[in-house]
Amino acid sequence: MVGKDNRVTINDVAKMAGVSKGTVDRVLHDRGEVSPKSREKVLKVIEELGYKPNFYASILASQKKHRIVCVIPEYVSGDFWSLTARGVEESAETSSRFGVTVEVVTYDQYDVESFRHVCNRVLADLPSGVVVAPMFRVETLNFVKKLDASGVPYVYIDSKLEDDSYFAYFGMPMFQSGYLCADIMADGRSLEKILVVRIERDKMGYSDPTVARRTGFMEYMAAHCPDTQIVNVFIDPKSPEDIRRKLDEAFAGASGNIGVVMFNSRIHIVAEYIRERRFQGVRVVGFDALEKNLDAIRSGHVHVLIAQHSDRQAAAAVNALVDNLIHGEPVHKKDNYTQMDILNRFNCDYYM
Amino acid sequence: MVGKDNRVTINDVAKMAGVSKGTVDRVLHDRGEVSPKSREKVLKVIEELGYKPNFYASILASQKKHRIVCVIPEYVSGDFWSLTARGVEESAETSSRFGVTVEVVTYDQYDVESFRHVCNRVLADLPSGVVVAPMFRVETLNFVKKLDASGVPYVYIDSKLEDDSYFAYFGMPMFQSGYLCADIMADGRSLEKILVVRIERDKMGYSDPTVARRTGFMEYMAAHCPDTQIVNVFIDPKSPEDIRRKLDEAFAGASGNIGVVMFNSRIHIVAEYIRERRFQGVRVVGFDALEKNLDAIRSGHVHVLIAQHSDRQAAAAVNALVDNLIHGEPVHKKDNYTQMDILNRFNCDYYM
DNA sequence: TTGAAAGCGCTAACAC
DNA sequence: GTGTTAGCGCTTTCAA
Repeated sequence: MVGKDNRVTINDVAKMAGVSKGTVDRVLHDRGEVSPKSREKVLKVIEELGYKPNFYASILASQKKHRIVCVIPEYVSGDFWSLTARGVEESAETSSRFGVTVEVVTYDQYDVESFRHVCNRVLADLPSGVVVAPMFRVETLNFVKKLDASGVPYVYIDSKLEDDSYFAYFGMPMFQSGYLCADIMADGRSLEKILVVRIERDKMGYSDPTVARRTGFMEYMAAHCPDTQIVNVFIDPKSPEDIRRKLDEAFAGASGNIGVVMFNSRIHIVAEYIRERRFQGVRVVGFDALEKNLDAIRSGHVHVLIAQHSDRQAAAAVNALVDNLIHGEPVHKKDNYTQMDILNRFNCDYYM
Repeated sequence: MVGKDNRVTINDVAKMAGVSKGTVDRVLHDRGEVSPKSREKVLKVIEELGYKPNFYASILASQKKHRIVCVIPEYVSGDFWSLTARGVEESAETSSRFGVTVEVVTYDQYDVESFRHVCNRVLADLPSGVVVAPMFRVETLNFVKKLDASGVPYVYIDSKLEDDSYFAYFGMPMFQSGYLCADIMADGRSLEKILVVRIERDKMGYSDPTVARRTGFMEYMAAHCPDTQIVNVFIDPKSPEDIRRKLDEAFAGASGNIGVVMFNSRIHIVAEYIRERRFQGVRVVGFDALEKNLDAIRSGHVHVLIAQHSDRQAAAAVNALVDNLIHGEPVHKKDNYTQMDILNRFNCDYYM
């Protein structure tokens, strides 16, 4: 059960190089104050011996503390952002072992002012790193510019903006996901029309993070199904009557094959409507593996979901920062596109 | 950048309980030799203070070493088992930091004797834990029985057997994957016949880990497409001529829609044949995201792959053992079914 | 510019 | 039974 240790330690290096641990440590961390010859000797010995610092001894000794803050929209249990929050919690657990605390701060995604407020709070007490889910383009750019100026690394999750000082991005390839969605919706089916159900508020010009997705969808349709009619239906997700009325209206004229799609995570709203109206043969495709959406797959009211592990995304974002803060590791890849998972009733039960 | 530490240490506990660190450590690790009253007091203080041992300090101090061995089939770069091996390597990297070495030993999956040999070697020098991919039913059961008798935990990956002393299992739900595969192959398409391409050697009664998958496939077909003809085609994967001849034969009679499927990871063989023959409109579905298979998706010769992250599976298997060995953590879930990923040309490029 | 030494939180051997 | 103590590999003063 017990093997033997063949790891080389900082002491071995020091001895071999004829210097003290202190000096080795200094060259290891570029703390200057080392004569060129010592430095060189140490470096050579490190190379020769294949010395790898013991990570854990290191954090044990240096009782450095870091704080990472994650700025995401407010959430309630079961909705999209709660998945993200869960991922953050998970990595917070691990990170705390490295002396890194992770803090979640939320804002109202329909209230720019609340976002500004949160940003200011973060800027007032600068953390070591920031994870941000950008919903307001201009304000976010403004925010990250200040972070950048203060040398605080920030990583985007979910969607990213067009600046390029970000440390990393973790999210779905949005355009592609729309393209994929269209294929799943329409391929091999000659649909008469497709209802694109959208949130009323999105009309008001708040930056809509699903816009690229919609673009991908439309491009596919234009290229492959030019005869299918695409109809936008704007609903107020909080008003069942509104939903009923708008959808009734949209369905009214149609006789042939119809598809319904939503580009955010709320396709369960449509599922509920279809269930109520007992419609048959409508093809329903949506995004994200919320519990409600999965239920809709199981009951047959949604056919396919395109999902992503947004919890893992969030965890990966935090971890990337932690690795960088603790170990000075550069990020492996700047843009990390999550895989797009296609879920139907035969595989959805095995999706975490 | 620097926060403050609010972690409670073993010293705090000792002080509060009016005992020494030694005693606290003893109750922490059930090393006996502690009076009931001390134990109780310590336990109470731990509870009150919410003390959590510092994992890394612990490994640093106790220089325990562990060895885990992974028994998997021989592999060459790019094939199925090389993915598994890669996952093992990855977790080996991490585990080495915990004083755990991970060793891969391989056997010829077509030679029982080689498997027996490897098992004996493992048994001769017992490791702390074993990960095994079972290809030979009887011999594996025999092997794990001995491990069990010696108190060595073992975890199955890829497929599992019907004993229940295993510590954990990580793999795809095989039956379900066949069912899913059939749906993807046949749903909404009235196929005249489906060629199930199999490896010649599988006829010889070696235990075939894909049998459950095939069963799932057949059950779906029987239930949903009773009119589709299912034809088994046995090929020698090493002989291009054999493949050509057998498939030519199988395709010869057909006029309508045809599907081709393989239940192991080698659908690229079929893709290559189809490419060569320039067949159009044949529906090809297979398993596993080998580079060759992904290429076949990109070139349009395979339509869908059902994939799993077998590298992550392997890593998870090793990690479960490490957690148990180092931290005494019980396994969270005994049976860990991997998600089944549906890959087509629109999402395959984002699959790691 | 460098070495010595204390100490991070924990383990384990040893003494009482 | 229990306290004491010497490390584990590394960081970080503090002197020299």
